[in-house]
Amino acid sequence: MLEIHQLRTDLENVCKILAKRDFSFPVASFNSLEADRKAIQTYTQELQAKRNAVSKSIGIAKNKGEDVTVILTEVADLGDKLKQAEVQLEQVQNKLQQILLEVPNLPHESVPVGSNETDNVEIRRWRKPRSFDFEIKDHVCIGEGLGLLDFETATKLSGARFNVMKGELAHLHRALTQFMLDTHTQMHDYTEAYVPYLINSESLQGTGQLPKFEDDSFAVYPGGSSDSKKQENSPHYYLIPTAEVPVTNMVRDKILSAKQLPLKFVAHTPCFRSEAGSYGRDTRGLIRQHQFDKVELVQIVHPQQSYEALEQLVSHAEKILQQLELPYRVMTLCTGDMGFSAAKTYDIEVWLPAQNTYREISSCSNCEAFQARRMHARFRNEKGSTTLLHTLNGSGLAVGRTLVAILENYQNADGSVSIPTILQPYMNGIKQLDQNVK
RNA sequence: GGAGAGAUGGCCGAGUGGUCGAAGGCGCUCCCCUGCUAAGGGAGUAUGGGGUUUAUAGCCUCAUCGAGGGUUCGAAUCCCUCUCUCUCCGCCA
Repeated sequence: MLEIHQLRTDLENVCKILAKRDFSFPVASFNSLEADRKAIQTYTQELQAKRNAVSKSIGIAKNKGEDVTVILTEVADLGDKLKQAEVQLEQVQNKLQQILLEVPNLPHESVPVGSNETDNVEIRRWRKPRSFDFEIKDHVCIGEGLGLLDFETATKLSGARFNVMKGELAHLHRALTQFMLDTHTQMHDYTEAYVPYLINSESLQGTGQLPKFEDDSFAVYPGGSSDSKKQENSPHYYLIPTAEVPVTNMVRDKILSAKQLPLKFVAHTPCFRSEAGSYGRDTRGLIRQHQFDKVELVQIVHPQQSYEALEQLVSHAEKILQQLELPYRVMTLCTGDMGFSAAKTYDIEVWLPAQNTYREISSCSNCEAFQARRMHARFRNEKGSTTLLHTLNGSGLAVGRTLVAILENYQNADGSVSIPTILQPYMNGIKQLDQNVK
């Protein structure tokens, strides 16, 4: 959420910046609502002040044993007028809030301007992709060839965009998670967090997934009620689309002390996304699933440190790929490709030989005060006054996609897959997946 | 799911219709006093919004005692609904 004060005083400039990300701010309706709001709010508060004063004087008069009937008739219609004004004020403020909640964050000045992913800017590469002297397979062929990856069964159990992993592939998936958590807690000083997978709508609103992106999420109703009317009114949960939501919302409605900062959390969770808008994309394989695991990094920092923290956060995610010896590149997302809440985002893209391209495996964003403002997440600054925090998040990494990268980059001519050295201790010393492992 | 109890400022805790945004204590901040063993005295110490303003200074003002609604000139206090916490029972990993 943007600061309403900034919209009141600097609207033209804000609109210009928002236009960079193809968002057109509803200037006319905002201005007219603001004018209404100001008039109604001033009027309402005048009435409230009058009511308070009169009520006080009644109290005093009664204490003295004086007659108050005259004063009472004087304020007979005050209550009705006030109630009416308060209702109007609430309506206007709700409408304003509705507008504000759907406005994306302002991109940082260092973000390249562009309209889609082709305008993203590469800033570095690590390792050259390996060259193969045999016909390479994609991760689906490899996994199914080994008998360890089973989409057919998953479809029977749930439907499209789910998977079943078995044996040492499932083990490798678990090993990856373990390795990532260990790296971030031991090398990068993150505190491990275990968090709910079902969350309420306030949490989703806090990080910016609601109200605008409800279609991308899965809602869960207690008791599995099929009565749609009951569903709408009953309290319900959402499956988390990313651990960013529960972890970041831990500081919702809190005032931290400056010496608590920075907070650094790492959490491993499954993530659930309906991806309503992306049917037809990546229909094959593990790349785009309704359920996938992710190790997420979240930092809650002092506003002056957030860009420094972003660089560190990216390097923490990169460290995983470096240790796994997987080639990748780091991209700065352009204004048109950034997520709703982000002021600046780096994507890390891993090399996938079968696709002959780099694919996103981590997205690291500085949301500045955008989420903190929605969440009322603050800290007490040096002067003792409350200030909004800055929040950052990044994948470190998406586990399923990392698995894909390993299968494809570490594949051998005979259909087996070597296990990256760093993971072997997590795999009971197994050095490769082949026809003999189960 | 059943029965009961509760929710007040950073914490503890008073307050059952009227100068209550809220006594008292603890903690914290600043000042004073005292050169001697965790002493004493004083002051301050919630958050958010609006108006005014160059100003996130000052001044004026509104709201908030779990949340929402109601009664009333006036609600922390009365009524209703909900949420959460605790205790006991049931069920359960």
